[in-house]
Amino acid sequence: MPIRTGPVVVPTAVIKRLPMYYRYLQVLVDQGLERVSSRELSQLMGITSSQLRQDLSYFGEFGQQGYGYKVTELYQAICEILGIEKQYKTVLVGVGNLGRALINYQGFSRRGLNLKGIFDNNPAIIGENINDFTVRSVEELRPYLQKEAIQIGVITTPASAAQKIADLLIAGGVTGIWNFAPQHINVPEDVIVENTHIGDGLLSLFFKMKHQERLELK
Amino acid sequence: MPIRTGPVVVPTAVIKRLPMYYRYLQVLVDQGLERVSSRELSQLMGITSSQLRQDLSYFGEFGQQGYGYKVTELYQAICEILGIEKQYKTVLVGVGNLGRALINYQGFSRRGLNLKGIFDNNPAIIGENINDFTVRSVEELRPYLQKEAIQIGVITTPASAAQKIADLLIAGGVTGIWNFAPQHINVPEDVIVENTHIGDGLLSLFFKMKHQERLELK
DNA sequence: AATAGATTGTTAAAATATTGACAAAGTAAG
DNA sequence: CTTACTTTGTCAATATTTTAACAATCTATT
Ligand SMILES: NC(=O)c1ccc[n+]([C@@H]2O[C@H](COP(=O)([O-])OP(=O)(O)OC[C@H]3O[C@@H](n4cnc5c(N)ncnc54)[C@H](O)[C@@H]3O)[C@@H](O)[C@H]2O)c1
Ligand SMILES: NC(=O)c1ccc[n+]([C@@H]2O[C@H](COP(=O)([O-])OP(=O)(O)OC[C@H]3O[C@@H](n4cnc5c(N)ncnc54)[C@H](O)[C@@H]3O)[C@@H](O)[C@H]2O)c1
Repeated sequence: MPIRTGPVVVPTAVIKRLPMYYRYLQVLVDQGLERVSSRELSQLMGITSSQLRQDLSYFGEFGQQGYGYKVTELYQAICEILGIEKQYKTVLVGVGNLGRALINYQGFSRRGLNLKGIFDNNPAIIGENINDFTVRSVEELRPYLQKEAIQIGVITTPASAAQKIADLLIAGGVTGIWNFAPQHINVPEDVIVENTHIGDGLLSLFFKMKHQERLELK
Repeated sequence: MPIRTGPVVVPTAVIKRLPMYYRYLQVLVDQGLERVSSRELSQLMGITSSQLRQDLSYFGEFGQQGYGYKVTELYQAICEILGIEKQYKTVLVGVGNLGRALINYQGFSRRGLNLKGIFDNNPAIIGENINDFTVRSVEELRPYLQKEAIQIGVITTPASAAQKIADLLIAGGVTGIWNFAPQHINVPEDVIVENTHIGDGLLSLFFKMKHQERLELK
């Protein structure tokens, strides 16, 4: 499912690499590096310089022949492409182990996540304070979403509750869902679901370790 | 980097889908479903039945013409392929927000993760008990790894400590690292690193929301 | 201002991945 | 036991992704 941005159709494979570009460029920005060539950056990232240049070319021309890329310019371009400057208003539902980790993580506000409220259905934790947020009851979720014009909902409830919460979020006007529950969520066409399956990484590691001795370049 | 399992070379794209097969089959097993066809399962998963059959064919023949697949058999086959039965001995380093979420998560022991010990360098939390584990000092890490013959290390420290911890793990004989820090880790050839960048999912969501109206099938 | 060297953006060739089609081989039911 | 139906595993066609190559164009230095 490639995406048309402006006049150009961008392949899915390219889109999947954008967050990686963001991560590596952020490091270079923090280091205060002024310029970088496609060869240097691609070596850091473990990809070919050809792929890096090809990927960027879908979005515009960001470099200069004979010079390379200005790090801050390229970083800002990637931020712009990703939509980081949009500051989407967000709620999180399910203040358990994972929910708390996300709420306390500073990296997300840097990425432009504007967390406005956190919700749970467990009376024992409603009212609790976590990193300046007070846990609200899911009963209040629906009206809260509309009052605050929330755009993104993060689901960190057990899988059994995920669809119900998604329905609530959508009814409240949310158009993007970041789902951590290992549960497929059905949504209308105009709502976007991004699933993050943390456990998948572990299984990939298992597989590679089991077949390690047989690892082979084709 | 395709992988040879037995006599056959398995494409990377197939390997990346294996954890998804695991997840969906686990649901069917839990539901007590006896049989499933490639058409049914692929529809659940949002892929083509052709791809499902093609993927499985790299590992053997698991179905029967005219019948489909026996759910438990296929599930066990996927578990076997992934190496879930291996029960790799594991430590976790960095008992912060994310570390605690992982330690408390039940899904990982089901996947065959055999967590043996958890470590941190913050005196304030060394000695604390979390889900039957006592937080140990990183000072004890190196000898512990060898004594217990640990195979996998999970890194949930800040990025700044990740390489140092990885070096320690490798020196102690670990051959698999599951890294959550947004930091590239250099390792010798025989050590496998699996990076899980939780934040990437958020950026993908941002991108898709920003370009939503332009979403387009090629 | 001229020249040597560097590096981009783009093209097209090569490599991978996905899909549709179908023979082979089973099931299920009379 | 036969027939109609289902569904697999595989093949090959199609589509997508990656890579190598290079003209164009900039930098840096004399
Ligand atoms: N913790 C991890 O490391 C981890 C890893 C991979 C996947 N996950 C997935 O993330 C999700 C959360 O995991 P967790 O470990 O934080 O679980 P958890 O049990 O610690 O937290 C779940 C929270 O959701 C709340 N909740 C339950 N039903 C609700 C409802 N209907 N409305 C609002 N809140 C509700 C609970 O009260 C609890 O606070 C699960 O789906 C889990 O499978 C977690
Ligand atoms: N929390 C999240 O939701 C989240 C999301 C994406 C990525 N991450 C990444 O995961 C990692 C952990 O995040 P967190 O939110 O749990 O951070 P955290 O600060 O809550 O926890 C880090 C823990 O590591 C310990 N530590 C620091 N240096 C150490 C060392 N040298 N040896 C042993 N322990 C050490 C600290 O004492 C602390 O307990 C970070 O790299 C972060 O970027 C976290």
